[in-house]
Amino acid sequence: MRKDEGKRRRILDAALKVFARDGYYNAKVSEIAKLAGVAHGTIYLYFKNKEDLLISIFKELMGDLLEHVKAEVEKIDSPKEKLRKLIELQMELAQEYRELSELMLIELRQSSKLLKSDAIDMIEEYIRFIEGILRRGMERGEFREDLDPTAVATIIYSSFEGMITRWLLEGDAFDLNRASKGVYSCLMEGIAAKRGG
Amino acid sequence: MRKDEGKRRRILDAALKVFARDGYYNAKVSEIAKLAGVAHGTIYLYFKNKEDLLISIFKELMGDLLEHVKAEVEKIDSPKEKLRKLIELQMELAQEYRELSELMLIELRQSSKLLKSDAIDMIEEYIRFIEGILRRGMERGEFREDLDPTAVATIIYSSFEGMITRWLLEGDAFDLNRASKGVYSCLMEGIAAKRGG
DNA sequence: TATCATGTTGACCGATGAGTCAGCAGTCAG
DNA sequence: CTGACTGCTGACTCATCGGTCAACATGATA
Repeated sequence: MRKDEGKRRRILDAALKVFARDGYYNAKVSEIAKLAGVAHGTIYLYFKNKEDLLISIFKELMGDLLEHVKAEVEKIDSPKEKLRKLIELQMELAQEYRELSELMLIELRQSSKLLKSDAIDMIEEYIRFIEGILRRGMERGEFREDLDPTAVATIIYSSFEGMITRWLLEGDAFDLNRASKGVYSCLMEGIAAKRGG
Repeated sequence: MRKDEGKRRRILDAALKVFARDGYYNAKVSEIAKLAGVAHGTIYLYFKNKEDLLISIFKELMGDLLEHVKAEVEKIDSPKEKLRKLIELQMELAQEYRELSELMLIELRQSSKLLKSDAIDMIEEYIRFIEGILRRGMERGEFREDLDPTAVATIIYSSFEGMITRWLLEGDAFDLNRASKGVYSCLMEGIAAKRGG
């Protein structure tokens, strides 16, 4: 059915670049076409419309990334180390796939209800994954046993979102790698002075 | 110079509602006019254009809110308690001024460079305020003295952003008040099991 | 060379909505 | 009552851009 998989992919890549650069609403289909090296009518042979481009980017590229994170983290045994790896990897990937991060955290936010709900499903899956790490850590005595794992997992996810968004908007003024280290230490030990210390 | 301060305010309130409901790009000036009970031409007597509405909402309403938070928190002496109050108040205000939160965290993100830089200035002011609390707490021995206050302040702010965004997008599935308690406890004590039982 | 199939092109169409402006309505002074 | 002034109105203009489609290019087959 697909006419030319390479061309399709070139269009998708161009769309990602233009959406990230100009924002979804300011992005012009003709601009995407120009960048992909096709006439703008061609885009409509591969995608239903402008929104379909956004949906396709999200579904095809984002899903892979989440699977990758899960697989990498699952290689590690200790829940504490899993969490350290998760934070580190997440910040690395955000920087490596900056345009994708931008799409997910900025452009997807005021998209249609339908697409938003797909995005929310994926986020919930991510949060449940973090929750699983926390539960195993509680069982194994690595984490406090009075934690609320769902709440803490959501907090961890939210702080990822918040930090990456800061970095996207502020640019080099915000050092994602430094923040990543801080998060792990805060998360594990807290910021309060030790009473016995 | 101002023709009718009440009418101006009504337009601004209507704009906030419509921007929050439909998103900036899908919002129609005529819809704002209808809600404010004026002809849409009238809006252009009070504001330069559509973007000026967004800028005015941000500058006039958001600034007040930040001042309010600062003032409330400064009433408290202990840095630890200041932080608790800050978290609590921030989550309360996000819920009370939901539309304003939506504007700040969702709509303002893909606005023009100029407006974004105003928003970033305000965020930096907020982060410096949190940083001040942390520094005093370190001096007074309430917080660990090996903290990186700038990094931790940014992390705290980022997690606010992340959590409120979650709440805005997921609706009642996410309980902001519950999260708020979890944040304080995690932040203070961390999630790691205490070595001494 | 004729014919068909497939894929591509870009001029064109139509809808949309931001922003304008000529004229209207209300008010007040003389 | 008249005229001047101020603020308001909404029909209109016009640029923009997503999406369509008739025409064209290419290549395979007979």
